Amino acid sequence: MDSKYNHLKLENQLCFPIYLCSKEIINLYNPILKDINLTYTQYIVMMYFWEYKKCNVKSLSKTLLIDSSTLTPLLKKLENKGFIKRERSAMDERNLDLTITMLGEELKEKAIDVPKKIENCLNLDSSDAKILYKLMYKILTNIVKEKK
Amino acid sequence: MDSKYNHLKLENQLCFPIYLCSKEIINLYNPILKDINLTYTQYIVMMYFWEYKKCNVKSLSKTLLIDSSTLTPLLKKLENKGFIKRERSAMDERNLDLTITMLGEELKEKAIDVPKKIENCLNLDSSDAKILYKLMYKILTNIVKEKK
DNA sequence: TACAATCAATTTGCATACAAATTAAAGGAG
DNA sequence: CTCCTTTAATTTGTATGCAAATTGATTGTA
Repeated sequence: MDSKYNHLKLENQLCFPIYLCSKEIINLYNPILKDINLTYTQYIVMMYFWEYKKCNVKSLSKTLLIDSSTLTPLLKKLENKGFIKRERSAMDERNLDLTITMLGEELKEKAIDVPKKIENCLNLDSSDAKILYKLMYKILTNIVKEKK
Repeated sequence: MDSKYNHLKLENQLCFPIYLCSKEIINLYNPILKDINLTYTQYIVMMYFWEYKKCNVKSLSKTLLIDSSTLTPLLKKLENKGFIKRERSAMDERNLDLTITMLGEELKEKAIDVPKKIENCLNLDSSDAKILYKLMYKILTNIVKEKK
């Protein structure tokens, strides 16, 4: 049966399974990350610091596409856990200098098995993974372009 | 440069862009849905009601993969807006019978252009969309299987 | 140099999202 | 019939996530 409401059927939604996948994947991560005292979003932020060592709220927000009003409390939590340092920039006191600490660096070692554990749960072969990776960035590029 | 930390680099993450896509897509939906007084999650739930008319919290939670403790307050909001009715089942008072109202049915008409608007923003050709759809359900199937 | 405009970060308010505990009802073994 | 277990929904507590307003610092301009 074809009706004008077909586009509103759950089984015809593309975004719904993307939304579900995202949630379910985060639900896979969280118990694993709990062992190293991180949530999923905190893990993403720490991956940034493991790679680049330092930044400020503005640039972090731009790179990770996480709103600064989400980052502010999250960064305070990471500071409380001792993984990063937060201090006002001397150059421009509007900016907040963020730096990884020794403890934060050490955490990287504990996180080393996380990606493999998740990979096992997703159970995608490498060709599917590659296709999916490209499609996700294609969508992201389209959306971010629209925003401007 | 190949190191044991390569798997922890942001650019090598597959789940991160999925998480970003999900968020950015919801950010596309919300301003559009605001016109018909819904949030994205409420829209998903209403799509269920538009198709199936009635259910209870348990079955809704199982079908949509949304936790019942998320649904309880959300369903109360939909009831306050007049889109659904909530009442204890006479057969088994543990269950809550959920039914769509006339106003809820009428909302379907107002939602009819939503899918097209989103489609335009995603800007995926139909072959990419089909591939992505299948990949999402493949992952979901894998994850849900693991949970048992 | 005053001062309006801009900017970075934060705060506020609201809506998920989920684990864990709780409540109330139904089911089942003795 | 009684008590123990299970079940459905709710509540509680914590963590995002984002729009909108606010704060404090800097910049541009008359």
